[in-house]
Amino acid sequence: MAQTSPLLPGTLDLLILKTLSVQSLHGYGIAQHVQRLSADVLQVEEGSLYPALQRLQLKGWVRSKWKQSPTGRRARYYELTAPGKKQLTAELKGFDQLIQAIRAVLA
Amino acid sequence: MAQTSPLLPGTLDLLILKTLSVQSLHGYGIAQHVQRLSADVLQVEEGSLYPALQRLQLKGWVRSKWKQSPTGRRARYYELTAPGKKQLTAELKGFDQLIQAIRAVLA
DNA sequence: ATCTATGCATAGGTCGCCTACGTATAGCCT
DNA sequence: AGGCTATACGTAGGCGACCTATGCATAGAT
Repeated sequence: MAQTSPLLPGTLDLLILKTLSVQSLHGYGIAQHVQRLSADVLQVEEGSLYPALQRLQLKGWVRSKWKQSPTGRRARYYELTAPGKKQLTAELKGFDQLIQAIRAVLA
Repeated sequence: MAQTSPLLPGTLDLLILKTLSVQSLHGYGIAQHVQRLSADVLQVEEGSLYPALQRLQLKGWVRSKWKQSPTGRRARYYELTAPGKKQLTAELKGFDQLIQAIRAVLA
């Protein structure tokens, strides 16, 4: 039912890392955050999100622990690690470079 | 040996259609055009390009015919069809919307 | 003769994303 | 009491885009 669009492939990690750089959040909250900031254009599917979080954790860019969410339910909160912050910076730079290159072709 | 980067996934069709909207070209020429306009940032791999061209042709967005290239070799020249032009317009719009949404999250 | 650039194409693999499920709890409405 | 919705995590299976590697073929340069 969502009027939202699929992601631009290859940007999910970036969106997650950026979101976590602002605040530690649980998965569901990350999805909502991205959707809200993008004015409902971007939809982070759960089947994409949770595997992505596991990949990021395996790479050491985020770490997680169980906590109480404000609503009283248990939730796994993720936070950026130091390598994760470096990774975010690098990916941001690479993304800008790619977008600029694509724009140069489309102009 | 290329210092070039992989594509941002999901943008290859767009880059091809845009290139063909400027001029009819053969596959190899499309790859060169994209690479040149992007200042060598974007690299269109042949193993991605030719299947993509076949997909685009199947969808009716481009059509092709064998011709002589300026260098005297045979080459399959592609040109945009009318539906292809519409598709390009639609994809351009969708791409801009996605980029804007992503930027809103990354800002 | 050999190498490089031009040019097309396929086979096979990887990987990211999505659809569809399944589980579970809190809160609200009837 | 029962059912619905929102919150919250997670997996299984599939699809499709992209890449690597390979093969073929010719023109021009060295």
